[in-house]
Amino acid sequence: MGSSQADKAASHERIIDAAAVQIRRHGIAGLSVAGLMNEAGLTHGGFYRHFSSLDALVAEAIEVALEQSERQTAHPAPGSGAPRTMDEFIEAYLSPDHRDDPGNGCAVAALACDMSRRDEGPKAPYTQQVRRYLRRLGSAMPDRIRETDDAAYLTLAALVGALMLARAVDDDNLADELLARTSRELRRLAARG
Amino acid sequence: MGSSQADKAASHERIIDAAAVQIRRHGIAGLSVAGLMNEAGLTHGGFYRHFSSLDALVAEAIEVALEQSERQTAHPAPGSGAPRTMDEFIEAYLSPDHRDDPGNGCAVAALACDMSRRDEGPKAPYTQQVRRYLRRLGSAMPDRIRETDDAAYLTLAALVGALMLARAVDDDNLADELLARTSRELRRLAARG
DNA sequence: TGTACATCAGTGAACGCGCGTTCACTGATGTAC
DNA sequence: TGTACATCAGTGAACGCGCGTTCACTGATGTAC
Repeated sequence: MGSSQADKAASHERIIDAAAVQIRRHGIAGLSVAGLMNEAGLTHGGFYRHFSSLDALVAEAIEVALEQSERQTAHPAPGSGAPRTMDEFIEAYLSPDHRDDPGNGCAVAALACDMSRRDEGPKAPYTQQVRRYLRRLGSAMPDRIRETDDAAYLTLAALVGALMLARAVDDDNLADELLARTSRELRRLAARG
Repeated sequence: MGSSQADKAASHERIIDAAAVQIRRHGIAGLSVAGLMNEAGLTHGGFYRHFSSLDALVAEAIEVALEQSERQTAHPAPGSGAPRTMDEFIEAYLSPDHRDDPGNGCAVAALACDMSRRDEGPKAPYTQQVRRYLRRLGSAMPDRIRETDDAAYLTLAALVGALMLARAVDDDNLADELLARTSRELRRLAARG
């Protein structure tokens, strides 16, 4: 059973993409060689033709997950060429859809606890992404509350916190309220209402 | 090597206390039978005189950790008999000390991601604790912004999010800023400044 | 263009380690008399 | 109060499973001639 170079590249991408989703869905500890290869339609033995170890894949998967969530949240809303407004961004971030699909969502929220328990290595790209969020939120704030960027810090903290709590909680109503009320209050704040 | 009933009770407490700290420090996956027994000054074999399985201990440890963080945050500040003010609570929650000692800190923040990835069982006491926080924050808000409790939801989300981000991030300066700026902005909000 | 050969992606069995769990055993505790 | 005995907390070896990793093998790919 031979494979072309193109096949290998495609396999490689399937493995990493699966890992970038799974790591957000089930955490670093949720990745397994057999599981990922299975999702990529392969058997476990071939894994080491692509990565030197599971840890090496984890490091790559973290970076890919961060890049994906950057791309999803930073750039113009799909369809329209217009950049997202602050309100659109907040509403999308704190939507039930985002809560229910961590695998394709913000990696800063999904990986926060893994990062806090992890050694230094993968923390660097994570930190960079936090900075990017802060910069973006800061520059989207109306001028009159941008004197200090405190509002951007509060907004990021509340976005991440509300999303994580909504995912952690047992009760669907409470989860909905955590999202909706935090969203409303943040938008009110951004509008200085 | 025999042991009295009092010895057993003391051992039991040491095991659970160690677990309640470790689970906040290293997550559910960070608990191991051998590690906990070692911390309690015992050997691994005796574990099953105290708990039917590691999972059973995990469930208990989650509840104990939640109770401990409730006791630490809810009640009067140590020393003084006076109940904490909103500002004191926010400052203590977003202090570098709290960030650097998750093992003895808020379990709602420390366990958020473990909960979101966990089956239903331990989510109930967690959810209950989230509700307690919301109720407490809501009733501590000045009357004029308590019309809706949205501010309480925003505050809890920002507290949890800022703490988790500060722990996850690589850079000490950024971590400090996440805490300080979120804290300042939340207190400003509570004072309706 | 065709042929021989080296490469290497992918397979699946096997290895080895960590860890949860079990078990036979020990000896102080605490109870029955 | 003293003695005999059952209990059971704690010990440490052993078991078994899951999982990361290795390895011999296969056969299509792609290159050399």
